Amino acid sequence: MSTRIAKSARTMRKQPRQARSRVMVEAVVEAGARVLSDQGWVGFTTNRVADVAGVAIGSLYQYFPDKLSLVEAVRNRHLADCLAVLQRCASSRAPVRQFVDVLVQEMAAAHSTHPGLHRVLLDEAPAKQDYLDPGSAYEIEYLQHYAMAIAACRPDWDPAAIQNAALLISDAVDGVIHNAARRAMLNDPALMRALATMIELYLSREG
Amino acid sequence: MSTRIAKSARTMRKQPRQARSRVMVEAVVEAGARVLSDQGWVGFTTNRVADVAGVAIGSLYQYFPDKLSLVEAVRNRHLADCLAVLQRCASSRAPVRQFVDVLVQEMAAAHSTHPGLHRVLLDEAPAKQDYLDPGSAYEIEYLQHYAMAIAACRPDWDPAAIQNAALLISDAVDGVIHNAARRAMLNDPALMRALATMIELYLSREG
Amino acid sequence: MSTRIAKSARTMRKQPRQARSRVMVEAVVEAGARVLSDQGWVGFTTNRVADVAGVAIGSLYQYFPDKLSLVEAVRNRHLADCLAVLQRCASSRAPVRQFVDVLVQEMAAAHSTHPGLHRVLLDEAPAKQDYLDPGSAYEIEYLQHYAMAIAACRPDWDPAAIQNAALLISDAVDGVIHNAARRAMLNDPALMRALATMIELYLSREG
Amino acid sequence: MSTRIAKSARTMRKQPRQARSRVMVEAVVEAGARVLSDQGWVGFTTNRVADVAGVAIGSLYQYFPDKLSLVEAVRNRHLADCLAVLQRCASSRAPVRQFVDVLVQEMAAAHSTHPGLHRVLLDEAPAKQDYLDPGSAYEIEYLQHYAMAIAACRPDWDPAAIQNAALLISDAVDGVIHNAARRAMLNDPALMRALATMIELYLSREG
DNA sequence: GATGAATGAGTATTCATTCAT
DNA sequence: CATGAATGAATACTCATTCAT
Repeated sequence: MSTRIAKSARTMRKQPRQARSRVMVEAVVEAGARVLSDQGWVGFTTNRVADVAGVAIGSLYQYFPDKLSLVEAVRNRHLADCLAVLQRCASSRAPVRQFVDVLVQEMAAAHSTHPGLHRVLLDEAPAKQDYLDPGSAYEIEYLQHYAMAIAACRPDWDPAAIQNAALLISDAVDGVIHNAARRAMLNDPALMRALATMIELYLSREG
Repeated sequence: MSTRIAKSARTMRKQPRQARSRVMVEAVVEAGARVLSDQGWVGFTTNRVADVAGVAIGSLYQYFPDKLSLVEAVRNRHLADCLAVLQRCASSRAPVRQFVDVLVQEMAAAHSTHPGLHRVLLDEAPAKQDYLDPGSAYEIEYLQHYAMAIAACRPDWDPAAIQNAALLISDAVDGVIHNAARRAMLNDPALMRALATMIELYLSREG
Repeated sequence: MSTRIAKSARTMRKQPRQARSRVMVEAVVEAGARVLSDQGWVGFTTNRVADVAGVAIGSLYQYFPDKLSLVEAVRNRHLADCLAVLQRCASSRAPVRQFVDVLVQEMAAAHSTHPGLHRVLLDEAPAKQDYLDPGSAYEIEYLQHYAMAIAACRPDWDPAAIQNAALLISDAVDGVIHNAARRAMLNDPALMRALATMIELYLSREG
Repeated sequence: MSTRIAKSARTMRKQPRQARSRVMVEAVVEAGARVLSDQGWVGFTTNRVADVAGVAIGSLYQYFPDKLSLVEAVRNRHLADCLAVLQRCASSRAPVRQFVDVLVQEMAAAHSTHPGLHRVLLDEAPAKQDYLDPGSAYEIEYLQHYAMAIAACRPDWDPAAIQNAALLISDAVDGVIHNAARRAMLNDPALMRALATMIELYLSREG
């Protein structure tokens, strides 16, 4: 909660008070996600986002001090979605097979509204000081949740192995899902099945 | 061959005949790869590439009609490198374990001179009409080679399974390697080992 | 008087009738003076003035039809202050030396609350049609008072000489004082003394 | 000489090599001076300057990295003009009367091509870190030359008195001349005469 | 052929002003 | 009446591309 507010403080010029403005901010963030996903970072111009959101450019800048804080808002929203998926997986205390099935299916779902978004956020969207820093807040939190989810179904592994697996699996899932998104194959059951199998095999192996 | 020529026709304004010109074109493509890898698509300006290559901007445009055809040239060169790796793997007629080890290791190596290049080419470099096209010449050829390499070590699988595995493995390897590049972890033996293990498990499974 | 009303008509959207309104208008004008003095014409934005005054931007526009009429109001207030100084000097029927001492000292004082204001009003605040007009109401009144003050201590000079001296002295005083303000030297006694001496010498000379 | 180059290095993106470009840079600086003088800092937009200079906006930015360095160039040119006047006055080893006559006349002349320029440069043009700093390079050099010129005709004064007089006279002359420029009275002989007289009286006085 | 000066459409951002609440 | 959200024209600056030398 307090985190939420702190983040907003750095991100937003002012809090939208009236209902009208809250709707507007929501529309802008949604438009931002769509544009980012569809056109990539190059096509992500503030004027285009405002256009797509159906608001004037000035209105956008009344809530977001600059382009980057708009991206930050989109990022935060997307991060929340992903973490929710991971939390559902982790809490299910299910055997590996079931855990992986849920993971793959829900991740695919979470990426199907804005297929390119995750990738753009990770790869293209700049880059402040921490481009080479594996510890950007975004990634740290993401990986932590992955680790927790893995720990839930392999409580016998030691922490290093879990960290390693978190890295491996999150990147593999990301790679497959984002390329599937690029190829409009997110709904291909064979591919998703294969992905689940691969991960399951890895998580089920004898250390 | 014929493909090569056809591409060139679309790509290059004129064939460099003299040695001097060939050297210049080579320098420009190399500079393009470096800039693309180091600065991403946003930093990839024709003037900067010309600067890095040490040629005049006018000279660049003598051989490349526009920015996109320069990218195409870089892409083709990188593609050739990757295909070479796959060919070496495929021809080795080795058991799965060895095949996978070579694949991971050489892929990591192929990405370490220009760590960001592959990703930028695939994700950022525009997109035009074929963004959702799973059949861009680039990818088709890439996947075909993957499929051939897999077929070499699992001759018992049927073509559909092989296609599927090609997709899965190429995307997973890409995902892990490009994120490793982003995190400067291409040399982390544990991660590379884990990647190899995961793929090996998948390719070794009973269909 | 009639001048006053005519100006107001051009300047204010409506007369503030209630006490609350008059307070608000006063606050806005004061804030305008401060912002103008501190940030110059470039920093003089209506939203900032409203902020500093602690009123809503909409309220500001209830009394001032546009930015320029707000400036006009600030100008009028500052003019009144300056004229008061001159009137005190003129009425003192003192010998030259004393007249000049009072003039320099009080002018310096009048400029020390908002050191940059006078300059900004004269030089930066726009300009429109009367930029080259030596007869803007503001200046005419200013110079008239200067002339009257000079006439009071040199009744022997003819009107042309007095007009000339008014121009010379007002501009010289302005120049020295506003540059002193810029250099935070308004309190430098040596400089103020020198200024007084120079003017005294001029006013004491044999025509 | 080396100063010239050092300044240019901080100011200009690249040195104009070909004749064509030297002409262009010259035109831009001249246009900058005109716009600054005529429209003040608010009207000084890079696009307008480019327009007035008759060049494309992009061309302007090929030589000046930003707006401020263009101002710097204009400033340097104007400074050189003023210093030239002062140097002529200082070297003339003439009695006070003649020195002052030359000073006033030449200063008026130097300000008549771009009447508002000097004021805008001093008062409006920003202001980097040194707005309240009486020691901006520009002003220091300006005042030094004034002091030297005064020292030439009053070798009997002590340094402090000369510094003081330099401040007083430069500001008074500036004030009168820039207001005269504003009123299109730079050619009024009575006013210029009066200014000369006032300064002469001050410089001729018994310390 | 090679060069690099010139071009201008396009991008992020501000700010005077209006008007629905 | 007071409020402050919304507007969009205007501004500084970039970069792909051309063409005179």
